[in-house]
Amino acid sequence: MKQMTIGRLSKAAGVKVTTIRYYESINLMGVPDRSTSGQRLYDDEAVQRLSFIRHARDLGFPIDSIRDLIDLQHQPGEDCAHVDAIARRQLANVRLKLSQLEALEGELKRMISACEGGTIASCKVLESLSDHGLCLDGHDAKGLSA
Amino acid sequence: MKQMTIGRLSKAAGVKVTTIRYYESINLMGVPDRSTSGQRLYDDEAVQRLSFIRHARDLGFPIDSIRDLIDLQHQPGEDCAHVDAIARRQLANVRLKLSQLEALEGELKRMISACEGGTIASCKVLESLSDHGLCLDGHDAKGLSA
DNA sequence: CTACAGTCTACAGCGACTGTAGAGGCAAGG
DNA sequence: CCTTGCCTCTACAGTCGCTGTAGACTGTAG
Repeated sequence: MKQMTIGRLSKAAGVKVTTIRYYESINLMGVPDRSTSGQRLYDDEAVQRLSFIRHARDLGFPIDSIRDLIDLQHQPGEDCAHVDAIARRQLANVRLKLSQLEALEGELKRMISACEGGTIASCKVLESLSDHGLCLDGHDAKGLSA
Repeated sequence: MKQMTIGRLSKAAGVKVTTIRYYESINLMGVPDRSTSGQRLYDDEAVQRLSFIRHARDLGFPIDSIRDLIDLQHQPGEDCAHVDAIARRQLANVRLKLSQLEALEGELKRMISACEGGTIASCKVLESLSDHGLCLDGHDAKGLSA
């Protein structure tokens, strides 16, 4: 299979059609060939590249880091220290979020287990939320909302 | 101190001025009084409410849930089951994210420790990212990027 | 030939803010 | 009184990584 449409690429790499077009619009995926009627045509290299992107996204790498990683891939003679640094930075980010989430989990658990039913007026959960300064002093939970 | 400007409220509750105005724009904070020159004036109740919001945000509650919690606060006679449900849902969200992040951490750690330096061409990190299907099959890491 | 799935562009929306621009307000020091 | 310098105002664009929508066109199977 030499050339494929965006739908086939989408299935091959496990990335939605709209997302592929989005990646093209931000220059993360290159500009593909077009059929005479204007449809995008991709080759196997595009599958490779898109799979790489998808895997990196699954691991939480931001788009900019992925761009860097792809650039680096095309300089095979270079030292891989830079790649390593990007991965380590990502690991550090993940660990930071982990520790923040663990703190949140602890507090939520504590809050919920304090609640013994009853009315709003006596609700320990709302009490905990109203009492400021109980926990997590100083740091916040940016990007952790759900 | 009966009335305070937005800057003082900001310090009192630990929420940025711009964020307070944003909360007002989405009707999370009520419409405050204004001085003759048009500056917002808040009272201690606003400090309470904003602190509550901040604490809930720190715990990752989405704005809509916080809105619900505030509504419930004003019905002290009701059963607190609803409050409990909101908190439990948030705890479930946090736990889901935790487990996803733990998986990410594991894979990143594995990737990085496989790297023994050298050139890009032999970089295990890039290899791991190129080999698809190694891990995390089927689920993705939405909202976990950093 | 007809139906239907796939593809196209362009733009708005999500969540929870943050940043910017340009204007006006207020209190303290000289 | 005037300046200095911070505070506040509004309105809107930008962040991140997409997702959803509208409306038109294309390709294919029956």
